[in-house]
Amino acid sequence: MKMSKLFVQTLREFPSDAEVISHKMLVRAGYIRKLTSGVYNYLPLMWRVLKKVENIVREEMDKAGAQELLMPFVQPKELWEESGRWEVYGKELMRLKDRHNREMCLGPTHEEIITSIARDGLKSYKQLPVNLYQIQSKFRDEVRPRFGLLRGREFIMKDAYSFDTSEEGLKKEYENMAKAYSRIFKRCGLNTKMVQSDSGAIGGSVSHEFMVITDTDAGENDVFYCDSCDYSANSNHAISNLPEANIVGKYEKAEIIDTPDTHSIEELSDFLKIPSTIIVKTLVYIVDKKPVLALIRADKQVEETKLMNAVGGVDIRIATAGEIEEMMGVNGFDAAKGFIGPNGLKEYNGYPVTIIADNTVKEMKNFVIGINQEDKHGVGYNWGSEVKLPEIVTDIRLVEAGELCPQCGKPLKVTRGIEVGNIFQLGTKYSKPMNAVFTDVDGKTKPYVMGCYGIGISRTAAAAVEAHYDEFGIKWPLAIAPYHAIVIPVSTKDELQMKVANDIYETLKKHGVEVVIDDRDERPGVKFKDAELIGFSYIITVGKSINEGLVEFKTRETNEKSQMKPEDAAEIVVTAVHNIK
RNA sequence: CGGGAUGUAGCGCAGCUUGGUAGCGCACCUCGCUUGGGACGAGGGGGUCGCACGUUCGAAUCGUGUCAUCCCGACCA
Repeated sequence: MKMSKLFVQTLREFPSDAEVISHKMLVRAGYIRKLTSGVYNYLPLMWRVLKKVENIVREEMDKAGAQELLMPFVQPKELWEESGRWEVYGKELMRLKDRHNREMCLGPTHEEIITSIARDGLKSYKQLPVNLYQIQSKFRDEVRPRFGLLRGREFIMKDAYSFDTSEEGLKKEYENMAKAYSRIFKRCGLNTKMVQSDSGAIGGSVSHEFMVITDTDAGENDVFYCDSCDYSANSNHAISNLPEANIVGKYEKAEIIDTPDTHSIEELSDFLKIPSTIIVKTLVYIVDKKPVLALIRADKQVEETKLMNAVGGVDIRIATAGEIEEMMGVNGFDAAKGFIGPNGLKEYNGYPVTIIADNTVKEMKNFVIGINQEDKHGVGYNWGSEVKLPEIVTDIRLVEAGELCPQCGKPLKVTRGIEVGNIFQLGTKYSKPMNAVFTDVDGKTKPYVMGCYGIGISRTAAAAVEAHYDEFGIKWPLAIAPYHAIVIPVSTKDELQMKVANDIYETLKKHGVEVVIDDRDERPGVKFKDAELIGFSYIITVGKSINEGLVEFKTRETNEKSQMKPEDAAEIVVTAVHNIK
């Protein structure tokens, strides 16, 4: 490809609306342009990268025994009603109506469609197991798209779905996919960590996420991990053991005391001169419109996903001050935030109040707790006497770095991660309600045991930029670079330079190298800047030293430069390209 | 959805306070000059100033409304 004809417009400056590295770089280097919020044009350079990522995914999926197909982007409401998700999925599901007023949606994921395909085609255990996948644009009407390709509304995803006759079969396929994923991300030049995670709206029991750990701020997930063993988990799923703490209060008898203006835990513990580990904190949440009280040891935070799962909801938020006031009124109290407690709160918004206690409060004794009276707290309280231990006591606690690994007891560490893939064991979550069954050996019909496996293709490409860049631009891993190399004649007017540059260009092309020659009548600085910004893996410069028979060879990954003969430079590139796998 | 901000040429911005019919840098086109790190000179093209209504002789500028975009929080590949 001639640079003069390559469709690319590099910018002198970073776009003002971009925040993270990959977004800044991809726009400035001419890979993407935003069309509207969360929706991007993939320009020719970007499309080349995406196709390479896709092909790696495709090769590894095929090698792992999966079969590719393609499902529609527009889906009918009826299937989503069968699975029960038309109601549950929420506003991210982009709903629309056709000319006959029939309700449709843009596919955010394809469990419903694939399940309907399977139940039509997979009737016998003899046909199982099967793993089907597709690579396609998805649309999720995110509340707040951001970070360029890392969180768009429209994005490219590989989604795979497996169908097995048994849990054992599913587990085997799950392992198989986990291995394929590791190979895929490795080939894309990414270091990933496979971490335990919550299964969220997709559902199912066991799930893991593949996180890219970078030193940029682009990661949106906190990953807790242990250096001493293999434990790692997303913060929404991580568990830990707590170091010893003082959980027995100094109070000898239960009483109500004045605690004026102690609206926060800090103020309360300062006022009473006690550690926050003997205070039970009560937080008010609204889960799917229903009131939920969360009780937790006051030095710890609630993990909202865990709390939501404990209640069995799909949407959670902390209650507003107004809602809290209303709830107090309904139940005959008049206390504000800071003085709330579980005693006496019965109902709100037409629903009974659900109370969930975190494991941390169970062993606490003679503790301090809100009693729904302004400027007062109960002290020396105990479960079973002054206050009832809630029926549900479970883990709703957000892990913090330094707490102890649940597997080996060493302190946990935390890091930010970009989620590029995930795998779920769905079980019969979709096959059962959608009546997707096969006939087993014993002649009985049974629902498929399903798994699903996603990879964000466009996100993976963006994550690769987050992991490979420097002050000059992108440093693509060779396997996903839009072009492997660029040949730069310093002066297009110099006949010898042009001839040698062209020779190298032709040689590389002949050997299957994807190469660009910068034939533009630009000053050298412009060509170097562009080459580095765009991120060609190898940069071969033909300049004055060609009079001594030498060219300059630069490896973008390391920025190492050296002088060598043209044929040697070509040789290095050809060998490197042939060694991609 | 809660909080904050911004909409002026493809990109980055000024002008708005104090209303007078739009400007700078980059990019683009032509000519010259230049060719190892985003040169220089001369000339040129491109914007109904997000949109609507209002105030005014006159609105990018003032007012009201509206739409869009971005940032911080809660959700996800």
